Parts: sequence; C-alpha cells; structure tokens
Amino acid sequence: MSQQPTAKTASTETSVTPRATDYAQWYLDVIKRADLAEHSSVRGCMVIKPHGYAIWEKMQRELDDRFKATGHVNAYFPLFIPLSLLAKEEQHAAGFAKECAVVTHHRLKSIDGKVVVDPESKLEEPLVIRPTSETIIWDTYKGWIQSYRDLPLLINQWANVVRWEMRTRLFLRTAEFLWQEGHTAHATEKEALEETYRILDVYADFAENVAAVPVIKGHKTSGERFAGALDTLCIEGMMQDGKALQMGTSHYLGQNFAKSSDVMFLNKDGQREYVYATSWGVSTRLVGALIMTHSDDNGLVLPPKLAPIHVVIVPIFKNDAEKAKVLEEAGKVVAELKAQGLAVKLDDREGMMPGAKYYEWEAKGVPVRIEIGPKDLEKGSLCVVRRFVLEVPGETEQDQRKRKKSFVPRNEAIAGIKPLLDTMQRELLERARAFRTKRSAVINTLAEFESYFANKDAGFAWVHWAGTHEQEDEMAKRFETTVRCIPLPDQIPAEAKGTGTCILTGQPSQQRVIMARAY
RNA sequence: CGGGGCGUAGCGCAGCUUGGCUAGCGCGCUUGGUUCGGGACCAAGAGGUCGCGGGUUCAAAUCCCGCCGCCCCGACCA
Repeated sequence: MSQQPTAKTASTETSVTPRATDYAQWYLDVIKRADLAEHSSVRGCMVIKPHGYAIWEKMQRELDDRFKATGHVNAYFPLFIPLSLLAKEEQHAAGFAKECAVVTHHRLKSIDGKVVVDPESKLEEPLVIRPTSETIIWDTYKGWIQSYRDLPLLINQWANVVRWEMRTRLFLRTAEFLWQEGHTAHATEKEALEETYRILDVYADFAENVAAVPVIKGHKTSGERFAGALDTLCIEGMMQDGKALQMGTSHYLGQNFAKSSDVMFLNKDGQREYVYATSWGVSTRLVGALIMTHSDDNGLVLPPKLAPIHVVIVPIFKNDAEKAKVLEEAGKVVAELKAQGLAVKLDDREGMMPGAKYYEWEAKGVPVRIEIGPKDLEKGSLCVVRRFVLEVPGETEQDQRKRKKSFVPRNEAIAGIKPLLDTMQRELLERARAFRTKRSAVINTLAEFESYFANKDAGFAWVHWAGTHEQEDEMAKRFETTVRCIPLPDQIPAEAKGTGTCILTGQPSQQRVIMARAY
C-alpha cells in the first residue's frame, strides 16, 4: 500500500510522509494527523489528546475486565516514594537510580517578584516520584499480610509513573507515562509463578484478540530482566519496519521484595515464611504498537475493538431541501447503528467538502464510513466504505479505493456493519501475522546473521544462542540486535524447533531465541 | 552528558550573510457570498513581547556576549 505523497509537502495538515520515505517521520505524522497526542512544553512529556486518550480508555476497559475476571481488584498507592524505601531492595534501586525524578522541597517563595524554590523548605528526606511502585506497595503489604488466609493478595493499580529518559518518543518512551501495574503476593513459589504466566496470557490475549497485534511470549535474558526480578516474561510484537517492540512484561519476583520489606506470613503449619511476589504491567506504549502495526500512508488504522468511533456518517447535499432529507435519513441510520451498540459519529459540519471529511476520518482510523447523499435516498441504498482492504499485489491505488467502497441496500448495509467490523478485526490480525512470518528467518551462522541484518527487510532472527551478557552486548554493538526473548516452547514454529549450537560461541543450545533490532 | 539543528502569528516557514520604509508568505481562524458524491473558490478581516537578558549603533528579527527551551543522532530504558 504505498500511496503517493500528494503534491503538498509532508507534515503539513494534509498529508503523511510515506513509510517508505521515512518511517520515524511517518510515525510522528500519523500521530499528528490522527490528533492522538502532541509534545508538551515539558521536556520529554506528551499531552495525550482526546482521540488518543479514547483509545487508551478502550484498552483500559478491555484489560481491566480481564484483570477482574482473573480475580484482581484495583487500588491506588502514592505517587511519592521516600528515598529510603526505594533504596531497600538493592538491585531494584540500582536499576532505576539513573532515571528518577526527586522532590526535595515543598514550598515556593516570591523574591523580587520572581517565584523561586524556598531554600528554607527543604525536605528532611527526599521523595522519589515513582518509576514503579514495588517498594511503596510492599512496604504497605507488610501491614496487610499476617497469615496464609490473607493470600493471595491480587491488586492492580492504574497510574502514571516517571522515568527520566534521555531520549523520548511519543507513546513509545516518554518521561511520564500511563500504565497499570499489578502487584501480587502468594503463599508459594508455584502459585506466584502461575500468576506470572496467567497474566502473560492475559496480555497476549489482549494483544492478539483486541489490538490485533500478534505477539511472541517468552523470557527476557538476564541482561534485560526487571531490576529485582528472578524472571521476566514478556510479549514481543513486530512493527512494520521489522523492529521488535516489548509490549508488556510479567515478573516473577520470588521473595526479593518480601525480604527487603520484611513481609512474612504464618503458613498452615504455623511457620513464618516470606511471601512470593509478582508484578506486571502494560503502558500507553501499546498505543504506539497499535500505530506501528496497522497504520498506513493515509494515517491511523485501528482494530474495531479499540476504535473510539466505529462508523462515521458523512451527509452529502447541494441545497436546503436535500440537506433536510439527507440529515433525516442520516439521523435514522445513526439511531439504528447506536441501537446495535456501535459508536457512531455524524459529521454534519458545514462548509467542508465531503472529500476533506473523508481524509480526516481516514487519518483518524475510523473503520467504516457511510456516505449518504440524494442518490442513496433515491435508490434506498447506502455507500459503505472500509478504512482498509487486504492488499492485492500489483493493484493500483484507484482499484483499491474502488474495492473499499460498496453500495448496499439500506437495511442490508446497517445489518452488515457488525459483521464487517468483525471481518476487519480478523483481517488486521491475519495481515500482521503474515507480515511477521514474512519478516522472520531461521538463521544458523553468524555470516548468515550478518547478511540478514544488512538487509532493510530484516525482522526476527530465530537463532541458537548460549552467549553471556557481555556477548549479548557484543552482538548489540556489531549488529544493533539484542535477544528480544527466549520464547516459551509452544511459541516456537516447527522450522525453528530443536537443539543446536550458538551462532556466536558454538556452544550447545537447547532452543532458539529471537534476535532483532528493537525500540 | 557528547554531536547536530531549531526558536519570527495557532501550525509550517521566509527574512538574518551585507543592520534602515509600516516584519512577510502558505495553511488555519472570523464574516459574507457562491460551492458540496475524494482535500472548493472569491472578497473582506482578526491575529506578532521576532525565545529571554544584556551590549554595540542614530537605528537590531538581523551584529556581539550570556542564558533558557525544544527537536534529531548516540550512551540508559516500558
């Protein structure tokens, strides 16, 4: 689907830089044209605009329902973490030390008409703005857990966190971001491990069946593991440029935090034991994943299940008489679609050409557009236009545009919207899967590896790996690639199964891992 | 923190090299009219501490010094 850029320059209001020209610029253009977010005046922080936030709200709803269905409840913990608390778990503190915002004062003062920090108001103990909440939560759990009857404790919170990143990108990495973080306590290692995997499945289910983004479930290597965790599980997606994106993580924390916060419980045998913990999260980064998986050179493409608006209706008329009739019919169509539980928008703005409206709603990713004009009233039909169709090789832009559009008898059209949305939802996942398959390769030697990643069409390399942390760094330096994950056994395609030898060291390897460039 | 770039109307920019009329252009915005099945047109308008602070000069968006902010590339990361 390589659309021609219009004669107008990219990054004006009216066009998007084609992906083939500059993928990074395309990404920014899509966000701008779809009106999802913008840079704020605060370094590294973004403003999520209503349309972008609406997508996040849909994600929240879907995820929250799944968390509740697996027995979790929501709560809220403070934004501030006393420095001494953060420092309790050594590895954890070390992992986040370089990216913490710290509050040191609690008052401002006006001096010579200038507002400054009052030096008199220095805090006795600095407060760290949470980069994640393990420490404050485990400090709190200490008071909640006494016996095995208090377990498991299954709590989630929706919150913002701050990580003072050096380089930021809208949605993918910002200094402040929104996320959910689950923190659970269990009586046994087995239960905690089960929880870690259960949540991973929830994430994968959400990614594939709601966001229509195929993911691979796996373990992180020790180098990429969450600071303080014994094991980090993740879901990894592939973006349209072949790069990997970590879309969610689920950590098995063992007894690390229980020990550092001294959280013990009395088991059935009357013995005191440290509890076992998990934590897990997904963030607004998912919006970035959505953009980079489905969208095209016309702007945003959304899976219907996450589209804030399912159907936009554009009325067409030449004079007041036509306008009255068309709007009357449009009103009826809106009502009938809403009665089906669909989110419908009637775009009755005046003084705007219909074509301009089409482009705008396409850029915003609305899955279906219905055009209603005098001719439709005559024929008793509706013009139904899909946001995308699956590509046919060699097809011209004109032909594809025709294929997106159909004229359908009115009632049939209205009844057909839901099935159409289901079809589109399914097609997006299929298309993304096919893309990932095309851009994945089983690779056996370093030479092969090198030539694979020298190619622009590189993606996921399935390789045997038995290297150390340092050797991973070496691969990163040479090829800009990292081990994205050590896939779970059932995630490995047939052609990549089996044992072998490490592509770097030649040492025996039990299974293949995924190496790729990553965001 | 290192390298690069940029700050002029809501957005995108020109002007700066070589100081000089009232600081311009495109988009957007407002009003009126004609349009309306893939990005309309005409006319009339509104909108500016030229990032901030000093300095040089008769005169600074333009030259000099200092500061601030943002973006891009690298080291850190969801």
